[in-house]
Amino acid sequence: MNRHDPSGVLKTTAASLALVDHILELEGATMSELVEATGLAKSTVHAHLKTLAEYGYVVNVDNEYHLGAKFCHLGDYVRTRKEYYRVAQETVSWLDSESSMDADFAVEEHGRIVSLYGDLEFANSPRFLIDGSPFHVHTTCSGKAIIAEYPETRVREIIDRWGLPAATDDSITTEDELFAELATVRERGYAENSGEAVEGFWAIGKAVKSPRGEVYGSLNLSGPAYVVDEETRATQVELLERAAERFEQGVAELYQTQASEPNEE
Amino acid sequence: MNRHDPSGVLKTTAASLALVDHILELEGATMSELVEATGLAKSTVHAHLKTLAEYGYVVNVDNEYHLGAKFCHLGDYVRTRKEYYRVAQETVSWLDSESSMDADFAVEEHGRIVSLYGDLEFANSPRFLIDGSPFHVHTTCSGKAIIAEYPETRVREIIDRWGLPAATDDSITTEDELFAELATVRERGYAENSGEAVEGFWAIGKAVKSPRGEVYGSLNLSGPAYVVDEETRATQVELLERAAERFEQGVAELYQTQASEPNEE
DNA sequence: GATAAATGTTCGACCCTGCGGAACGGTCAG
DNA sequence: CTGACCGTTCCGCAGGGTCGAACATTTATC
Repeated sequence: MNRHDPSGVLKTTAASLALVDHILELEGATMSELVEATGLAKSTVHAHLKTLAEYGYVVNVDNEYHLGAKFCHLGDYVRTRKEYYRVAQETVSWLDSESSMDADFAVEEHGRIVSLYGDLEFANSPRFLIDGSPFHVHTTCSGKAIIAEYPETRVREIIDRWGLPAATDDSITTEDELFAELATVRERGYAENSGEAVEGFWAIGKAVKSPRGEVYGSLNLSGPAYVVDEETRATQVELLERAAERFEQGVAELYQTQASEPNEE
Repeated sequence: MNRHDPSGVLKTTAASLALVDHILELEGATMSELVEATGLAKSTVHAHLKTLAEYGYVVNVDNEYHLGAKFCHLGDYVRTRKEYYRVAQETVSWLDSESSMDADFAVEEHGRIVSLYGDLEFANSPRFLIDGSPFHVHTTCSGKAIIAEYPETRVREIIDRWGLPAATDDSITTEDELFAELATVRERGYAENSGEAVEGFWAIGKAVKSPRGEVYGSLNLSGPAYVVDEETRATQVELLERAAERFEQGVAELYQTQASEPNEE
């Protein structure tokens, strides 16, 4: 699970949250499984579970602990928090219907890439949710599209924080490669991945920005590489660029009618 | 926030989770706001936030803390965990398209009612997510539909745990009223609410069960009372009952093709 | 440019509280 | 009846969470 620097984190809370990860990983776990997985005493696990249950994060059904529906509600809240997320959702479904590939909108958070909309089945598998190695900025095309717009200092901060672990054999693993790639992305206007995040997958991503240059996130198209030949790739790129325009115009209209600038509220 | 019995809960974890609630309630909070809201020392809040951030539960953008996208992912996972949830989702969208009202699927969890699908805008407001008073079993028609199928002892356990607080002036507030209502629900085959959960809202709910009698949850229709006259109410009830049949048949087919009984995995 | 207010971060000491181990009650299977 | 397992409670110990203060940074206001 790869925490980089445990200094200053509260061990009790960390233990509780680790328990959540374990339940996720085991896809529902019994108490003795959790005792074994964590190495803690039964009474300790019990106390953590009781606390998590009290807040609705964990439920116990038939002697098995599962994640609670609170995550659904909070997830829905997060997804609808910013108004431009709605524009993103509309753009994604448009893109999804127009394209033969899978559409997606992703943002950078804490130096990692998270997908907000999109029906990537594999993305729901517990392994990816916990480990999340395919969601580094340097392996995903969304990530490359986004950080290509960032100042170099911020990119370096992210690299320092998370490193450059490889997700596949084709992943970028050195700073030089990465900065060269980012220059290409800026020049070309979109980012491209050939199996760098997921073996055999081809993907393109384009950052969308506010008029002031703030990066909202990245619109993406992805799919198995063998289904897209050279010709269709060109049309997919075109589609992606039209989607980006749609999004930015949609956001512009949103904030124009409100006569206010986008803020973080 | 109404925790009933703080015995045995870990105060450190509880403080962290309470911080999440506060961020939710304030719709994004700055550090000093959180210090004021919790009454803790700044360094303590800082430690909690750092821990939560380490696990992706909160993010800091422009000196404001927000809930992280981890909730989206975990929420998606919870929503797709059980296979019959997919059937529920399909049934809800069918119901939504057929009906003029809002469709919804809810389950009982830990003695409270949680809505898994459905586009109730107000349900995403922070106030409801935290307080959740409209989501008690005795005020929602989903809740009444579900616990009407439970043995009396389990109903009493839930009442002991959460009490019978009123959500509106029309809410049920005594055990006698509740058990009389549940008898009516059983007899009639569905539950009905007239402003008991939300002022001015009319809603109906019907529990769906496995062949063995296990309650999966409740399908519901709801909407402003003034748009539904006596006649349309009858047609809505009919729609709801057809939806329940669709669901139960869909689940039956699901487990038949798998030649296995529904289990909790 | 200076001042003030805000955040992010660190440090040390007190003592609260989380932890482990054991023990008990309840349930289910053989 | 006997195990096996889960949930729960109790208690003593020491690990670590909490507070308060101090400092570095940034943003804002004059």
